[in-house]
Amino acid sequence: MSASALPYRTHNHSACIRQALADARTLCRANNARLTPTREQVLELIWRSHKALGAYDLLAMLAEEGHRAAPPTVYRALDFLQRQGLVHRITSLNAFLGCTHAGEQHCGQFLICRNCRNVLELTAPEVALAVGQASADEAFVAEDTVVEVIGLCPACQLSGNHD
Amino acid sequence: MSASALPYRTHNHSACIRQALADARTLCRANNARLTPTREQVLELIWRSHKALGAYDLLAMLAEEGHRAAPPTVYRALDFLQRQGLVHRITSLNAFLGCTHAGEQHCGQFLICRNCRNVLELTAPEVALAVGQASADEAFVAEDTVVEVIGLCPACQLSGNHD
DNA sequence: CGGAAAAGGTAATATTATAACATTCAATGC
DNA sequence: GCATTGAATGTTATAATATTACCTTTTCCG
Repeated sequence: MSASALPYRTHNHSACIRQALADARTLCRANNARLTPTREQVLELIWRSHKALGAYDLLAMLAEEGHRAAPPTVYRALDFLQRQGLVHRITSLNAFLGCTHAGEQHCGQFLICRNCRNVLELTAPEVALAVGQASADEAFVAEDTVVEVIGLCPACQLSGNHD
Repeated sequence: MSASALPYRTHNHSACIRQALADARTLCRANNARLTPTREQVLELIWRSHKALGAYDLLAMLAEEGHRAAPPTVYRALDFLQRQGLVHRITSLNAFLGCTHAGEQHCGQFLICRNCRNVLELTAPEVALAVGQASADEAFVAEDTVVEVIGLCPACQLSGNHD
């Protein structure tokens, strides 16, 4: 069996979705936050894949499900989900991704495949440490850190249909 | 004398600008790239400060100088300057910054002050290494890395007019 | 129940970026 | 010199992303 991270290999993805939604419900209950139908629906759509989706992609998916929403609806749901730590914004893509470490205190790093668009979230302590140290060396107080790596995932290195 | 990096303390900024333009001319000549008046003007505007400027900010500054340009003019100049390694795009701000390491092969990290908006570019090898290692651990081939830290610069930690 | 706060609906618009096509400029060979 | 050609720029329109403002509905809680 391959040691690849989930997004990079075929797997029972409906389990990912179920797990993510279950975690979200638990987390929101614990935080007294309301995971309303709209918010849950947006989260479910985000979890349909391991790719980052744009707000307007989500809007279109909502429309397909019969939920005719306007942009603020989606952005508000995304704001909520981000505040709860259930979703990350991938700034270099203007897109959103389900968080794989919901509830844990973390500041993720993202490996973005430019071919298949799948995104893997890491929480490598060495990276956080190195960034923290470099900031401290400049007497800079870091509050939030964006680390996004663009490249090719293991699967796409082999498959060859890219460059 | 403070050991702070340039953007964080008062300094003879016109020297920064002169240096940046001189470097740009040298670099473009070496690369057989044409630093046209428009491109040079955009670069000069970017170097008016150590803050990252949006494309439409630059457009407005061009207009003030009597150069009535449309968006593509600015974006094309910025594309050129980025290709020459003279300008960086700060993805979390949708804005552009003069490169302080023009000509050197590098992948910068950026410390963005959320109060004064000044941006310091670092090229900390430990950060690059840590990110490279974390990527390699996932068999991911990194091609480009975005590292942007939002926080408070040394000056703004003291001045108190923020939060 | 009733008031307050939170969430969602709706319309308009702001901000950032690009597409498509016409025109001008500048380097090169003849 | 001058025609050719590719690069650069101008121009118009529009795409893609995100927010503001205001109003209605729902939920919470006393």
